[in-house]
Amino acid sequence: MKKKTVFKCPECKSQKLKSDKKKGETICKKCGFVIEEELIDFSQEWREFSSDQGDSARRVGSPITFTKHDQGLSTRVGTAGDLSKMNPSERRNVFKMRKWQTRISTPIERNLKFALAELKRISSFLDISSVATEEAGMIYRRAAEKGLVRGRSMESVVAGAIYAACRRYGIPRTLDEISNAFPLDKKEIGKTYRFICRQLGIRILPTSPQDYVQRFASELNLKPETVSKAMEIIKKATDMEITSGKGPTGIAAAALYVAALLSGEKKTQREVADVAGVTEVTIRNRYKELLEKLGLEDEIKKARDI
DNA sequence: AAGACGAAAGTGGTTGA
DNA sequence: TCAACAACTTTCGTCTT
Repeated sequence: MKKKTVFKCPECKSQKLKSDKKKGETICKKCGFVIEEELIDFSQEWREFSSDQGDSARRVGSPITFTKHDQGLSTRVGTAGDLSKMNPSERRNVFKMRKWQTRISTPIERNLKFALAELKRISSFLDISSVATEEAGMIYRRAAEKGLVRGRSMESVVAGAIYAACRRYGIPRTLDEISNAFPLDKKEIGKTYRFICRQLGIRILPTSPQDYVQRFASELNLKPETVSKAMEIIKKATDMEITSGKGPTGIAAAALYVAALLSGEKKTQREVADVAGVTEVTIRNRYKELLEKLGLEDEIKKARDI
């Protein structure tokens, strides 16, 4: 899945761009806006089909990355060159190293190649930043090395790794959204996610509702004031410890709903529920709690009268 | 007629014995 | 390993605007 990219400045829409290969930047000639584009194409040229072809297809050096099966470093113990100048014991060492190298690069690595390609595809589909993708790649690698992929589908582990990476970086992606990108259901992903987290000892911080507010709000076309209002509500609610144990998306949704009411930007529970991926009932429950515990009833009434 | 509200029953996951 | 439990969902009927 390769997106066709039309290079255009997001600031001034000018198509006159200047790319600086050394710096790895693309700059708009008109307004100077720095457009980050993938100037280095990781996907094609560095691919190896067999160890023989590898040497001819490979170029010098792509940056180190966990999203390639060999982390982007394709160093080989060489065959040509100064071997004859070595003394026998050195030479034996070189042979030993070569042997090990081919051994290492067969079983797990092959799986990694496919998995990481898949991972990148999904990441770009979900608009996940490259740091998080790297993280996901690393998680997958560790999982694969521990043999955790055995017995479950590769996709589910990839999905789990992505989800875990997102959680770690506080990038709000719900399980729903990730499962949409895969031919897998939510349950499956959740299960493998928990499994690999436990096995790898990854500390999972519960996501905070704030992480979701921004994104839900933009899907609902809410004003910035409403968003900050929602943030405020969540903060108060968190301080009063009425949010613990509750699903963060539900809280985010309810806070947005309340904030929308207060600022006269009325949204229906249905609308909010849909973008947040929860039901109206959940919103109602959280909403009720928020009103009670934060004493917002009066404010709501006031807003209604206007 | 649409949206808000609430009750009741069901689901999947966590926890503690 | 199993049962109790909390959060959340689904469904459906009623009230409000």
